[in-house]
Amino acid sequence: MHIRNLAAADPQLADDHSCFGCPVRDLAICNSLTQIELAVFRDSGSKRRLQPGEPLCWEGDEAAYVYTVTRGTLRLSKLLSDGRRQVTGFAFPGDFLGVTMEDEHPFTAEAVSEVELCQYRRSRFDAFVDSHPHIERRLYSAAASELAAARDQLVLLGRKTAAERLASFLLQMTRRSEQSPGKPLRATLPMTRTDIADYLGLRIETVSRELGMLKTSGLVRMVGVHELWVLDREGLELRGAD
Amino acid sequence: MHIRNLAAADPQLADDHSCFGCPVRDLAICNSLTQIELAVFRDSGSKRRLQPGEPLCWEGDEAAYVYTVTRGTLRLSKLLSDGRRQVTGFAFPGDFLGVTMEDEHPFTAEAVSEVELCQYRRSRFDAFVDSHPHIERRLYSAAASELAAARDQLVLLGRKTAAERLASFLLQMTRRSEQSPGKPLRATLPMTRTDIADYLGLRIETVSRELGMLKTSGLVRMVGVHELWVLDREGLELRGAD
DNA sequence: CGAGCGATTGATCGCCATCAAAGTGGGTGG
DNA sequence: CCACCCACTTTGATGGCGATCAATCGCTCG
Repeated sequence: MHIRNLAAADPQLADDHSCFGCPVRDLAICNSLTQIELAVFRDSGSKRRLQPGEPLCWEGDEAAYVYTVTRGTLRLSKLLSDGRRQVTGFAFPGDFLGVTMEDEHPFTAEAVSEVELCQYRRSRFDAFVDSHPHIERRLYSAAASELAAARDQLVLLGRKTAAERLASFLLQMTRRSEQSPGKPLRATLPMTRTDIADYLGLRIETVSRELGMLKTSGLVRMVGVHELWVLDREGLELRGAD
Repeated sequence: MHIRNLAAADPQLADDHSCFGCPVRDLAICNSLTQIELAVFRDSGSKRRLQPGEPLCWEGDEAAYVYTVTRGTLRLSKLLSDGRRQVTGFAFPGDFLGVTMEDEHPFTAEAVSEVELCQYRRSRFDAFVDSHPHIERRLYSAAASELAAARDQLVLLGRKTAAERLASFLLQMTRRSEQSPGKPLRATLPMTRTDIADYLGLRIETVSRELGMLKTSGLVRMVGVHELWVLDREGLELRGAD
């Protein structure tokens, strides 16, 4: 077999990219870099694209890379030995994947929609962090906010009813969905009902049923399967407990 | 009222302390400090003691201090508006309390047993971290391991049965309990059944019943209410799923 | 038009919560 | 020292929420 241009041969390796005009320029870890630092940083990474359903990494595999999501949604999940699945979170544009001190990925990450990421070798990333201490602060901040989200999810899974879980989830999703001023609050749900169920510790039938309840109560309205309008925000917040 | 010696008047403020001979010297955040740094750090903190049941801080209150646990066990919990409680974790000697970027405590912390902590004003602690960047790394590491633990708990709460939750919990507690070589694996359970139930997303009756099952199966044996011997570790691990 | 997958809706089951009562053990005061 | 109390734990009986099993719907794609 001939040795050929790797970037052309491997669809995972897209062409080099510029950070200027990056859609998550203000959100991501890299926003704490100066222009000069950014140029160095950029050159150590590459772009990567995933199709819906395509895995980025598997729980337990060696964590050779860290990533910043620039487009699309990923599903982060852990499995029990018998196949039961818990979705521990979703990753959206601007999110950093790589908060761990272990050598192994703490979860499986799979594309829910079409996804684009910036990818950096972990070894190089660590070296870069070592020489730019203020990035460490940014990483710590990312870890702390992931931790806060995880604790809220502990309360949801440990103590909320199915109806409360769904209401909380939908409100959470409105915060990560684009809104148009003057229009009703929206939530984009790129994931399947199975993903939602595995995130909320429920079965898909329950998710479907509770969603039905919210619809007949006039609190929300589905526009297709993946877009939802919140017609009564207060009512939904009331059902979310907290 | 007379102004008197504050340290004597306020039982929370114990006398100044030395870090040498500290029981968690090797575990805690401070273990990444040189002797000189440590001397500076120590002088900015004070010791604090809590009686069983006594609160250290309340969820939502201003987080004016950070702490390192030197003795005893704390219960970390969050409440829903109607009083349902989720214990998000326990803190043991060596653990650091203060991983957050918010101004408010992310949970209520209460002493389970008699507790001793080292206490630092958050403002001073932050300043110290600023001038000692390698501490930031240590903090990040603490956040990452808390995050990993929280994700495991998400799987437990979202997907495990009552029996599996209890088995996982007991095995987890053996890791934080002192062991004597040659003797059976032990777990010290300083917290009440209510605390365990609120940690595992169950009710106390269920905890008690499942514990009964493990006893009659010959997997464990209770020695008093707060100490447990693991008679069949493999059997217990089997019941913990994962 | 038919295959196939995801979502919805309906019927029944089972795990764990709830309600109830008895047991245990540590601390206090007589 | 013992009787009593109170909080915590254990054990028993019943019920409900969400899981499971099953059938249908609806959309996309070949």
